[in-house]
Amino acid sequence: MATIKDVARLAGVSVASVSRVLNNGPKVSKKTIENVTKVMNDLNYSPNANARALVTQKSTILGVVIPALIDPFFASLAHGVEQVARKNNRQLLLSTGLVSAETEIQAINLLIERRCDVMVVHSKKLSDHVLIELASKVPGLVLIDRYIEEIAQRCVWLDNLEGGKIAARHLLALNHQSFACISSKHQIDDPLLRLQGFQNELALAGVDIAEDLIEYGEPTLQGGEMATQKLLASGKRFSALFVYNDAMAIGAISTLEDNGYKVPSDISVLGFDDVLLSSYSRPKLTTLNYPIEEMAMQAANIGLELIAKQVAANNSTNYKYIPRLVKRESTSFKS
Amino acid sequence: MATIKDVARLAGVSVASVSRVLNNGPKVSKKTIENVTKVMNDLNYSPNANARALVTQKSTILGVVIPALIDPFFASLAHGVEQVARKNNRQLLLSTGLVSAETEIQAINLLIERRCDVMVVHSKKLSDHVLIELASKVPGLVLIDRYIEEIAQRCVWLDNLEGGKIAARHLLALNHQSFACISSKHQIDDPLLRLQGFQNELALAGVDIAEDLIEYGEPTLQGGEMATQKLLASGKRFSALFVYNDAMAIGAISTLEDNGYKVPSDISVLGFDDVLLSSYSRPKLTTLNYPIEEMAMQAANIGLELIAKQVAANNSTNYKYIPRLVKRESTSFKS
DNA sequence: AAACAAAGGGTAAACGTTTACCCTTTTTTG
DNA sequence: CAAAAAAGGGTAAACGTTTACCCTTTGTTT
Repeated sequence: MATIKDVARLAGVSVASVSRVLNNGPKVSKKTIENVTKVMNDLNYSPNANARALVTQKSTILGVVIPALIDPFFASLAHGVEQVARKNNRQLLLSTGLVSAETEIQAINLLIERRCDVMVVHSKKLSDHVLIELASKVPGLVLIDRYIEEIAQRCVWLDNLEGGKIAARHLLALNHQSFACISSKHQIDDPLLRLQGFQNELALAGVDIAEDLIEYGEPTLQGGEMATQKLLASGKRFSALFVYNDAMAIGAISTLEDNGYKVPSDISVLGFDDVLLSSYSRPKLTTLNYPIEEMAMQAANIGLELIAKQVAANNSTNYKYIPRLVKRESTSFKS
Repeated sequence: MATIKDVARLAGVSVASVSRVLNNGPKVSKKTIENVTKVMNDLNYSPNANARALVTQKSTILGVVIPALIDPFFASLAHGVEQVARKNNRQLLLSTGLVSAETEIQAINLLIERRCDVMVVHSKKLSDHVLIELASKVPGLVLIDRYIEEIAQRCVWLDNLEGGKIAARHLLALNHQSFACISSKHQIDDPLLRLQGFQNELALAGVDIAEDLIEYGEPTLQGGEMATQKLLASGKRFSALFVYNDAMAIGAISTLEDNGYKVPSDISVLGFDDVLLSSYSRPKLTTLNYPIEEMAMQAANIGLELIAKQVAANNSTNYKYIPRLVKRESTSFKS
């Protein structure tokens, strides 16, 4: 593969001049530009990005650390970052396969080895302490879906607690009085907070949820179906169901209807996330919008800013997002 | 950031030894390994991947060129490649934003600048000629969802024509006699071939489709809804509907039910792709499975093999995939 | 005990760029 | 027209690695 030296030789100039042409640098005449450009085309020259990165000590990549692309939620996240990357002439380098603290740190380390200076990281397993340390090393590291007080200016997150409250208020406003809940059995904060917010707000209205009307399952369609079966098996009645995410909510609706309940006339179902799925279901799902793509774009932009002005983001800006209720067809007034 | 020289100095050895430790090379004693490893940890040393790539002339990245991650179909594709990448200690470098021949070639060129030697490319706009040329330059380039005879050993593709035929056979077997079709208005081969296969197979059974029972729309939920409205507006009756993809099919079902038709008892609806959505819809969608993730893995593996054994894949292996009918609930016997 | 092999490790070139510094030629200025 | 400035371009060091080649020390063989 042709190098800058080959181009220089054939064009009869020094490598410095070729480099200048390549970078639209100063000190190069129109004639030289034309000449060199022609030779570049003839040789099919392609500058070596690795060599460039080495000497300039700059990166043209933007890192993303997520569990896996197959989950539409994370695909949206990556898509958000990708848009910002493209706008800034950077390329997406993806590190995935997060299953443990170990794999999470590995994923980040791979980006560091590439000298990637900006990265959007979704980490659930790494400790606050490790992430703070990492953040001090990588100036453009931004956390998404996580809040750590010490590095608050570098956290873009959703207020899950408030999400639960919004859900409760919506259902209460629809005159519901008996509630059930399906949560995720995964050991992360999100489901806990959503549930807690929901219960807190209900408590304010003097309502509480029976022990056996809270079920846990895998955060998937099947998980939702199974949890709903357990809920029905309890024999207890409820007119409103708040579910951890949309996939589970759709599973719940499916099981409810299979058991003769109409949604929303018999039972209202409220999801969370507002992924693509939710507007495809029948009835269309009422849910809480998690603006992950927008958040991801914000996170990427913060990372870019952080490295632009060497200074750490000083302002006490808060990158907290509040989920927004999206009313569709799966909830209705309790008759 | 600490370099190999810093490590060498502090460990009291040469950079060569450090490099050997780093690469589990030969000619290094147990004692040196321990010593150097300790210093590496102390300094928080991270080898520079760019420098490594430069000197070894090897890449540890695997490129993917797709339109955008937001489409679950392409997210699945990327996910397939990613799994292979991880298994081979490579990282995914994503090039997206394909809207024209120009952006497609740009995306590929960015990967080439990184000296990425293996890439899975989804290109619909670039000409055969350009892609053949590119393939000759990048030994590990593999095309996905496209077939070009001259580089057949480097094309992993789905037989859309056969897909259309399978669709027709299924519906005929269910005793249907009057058909409608919704296709995509996008100017690529896939919709044309699917439709053609469908019509060809119907023709064999002596059936053909009325002109105004073939509609075109955007390949989205809304596109499917609108196309269905036009179909109904024709006033012509049909008992089976073959739709370009699952998103449109779900839109179609939605519109049909809104107009008082039951799916599948009044009208059977058959989708294509078998994306996640299809099992979430009510009724669950009968569709043709497009094993894109598996295909992507295959493509990535082929790319890896191509560069492993310098020799071009000689065998006349054919990487053609046939979609598989997935019977769910949206099609049934015509009563 | 001499000869040799094996093991461990160092030196320096090479990978393909960018850029600070220097030099020459041309143009501008008074 | 001399002096100064501007424009154009070249030289070589530097970025952080890997690795071929060489050297020394130690152990093994006869």
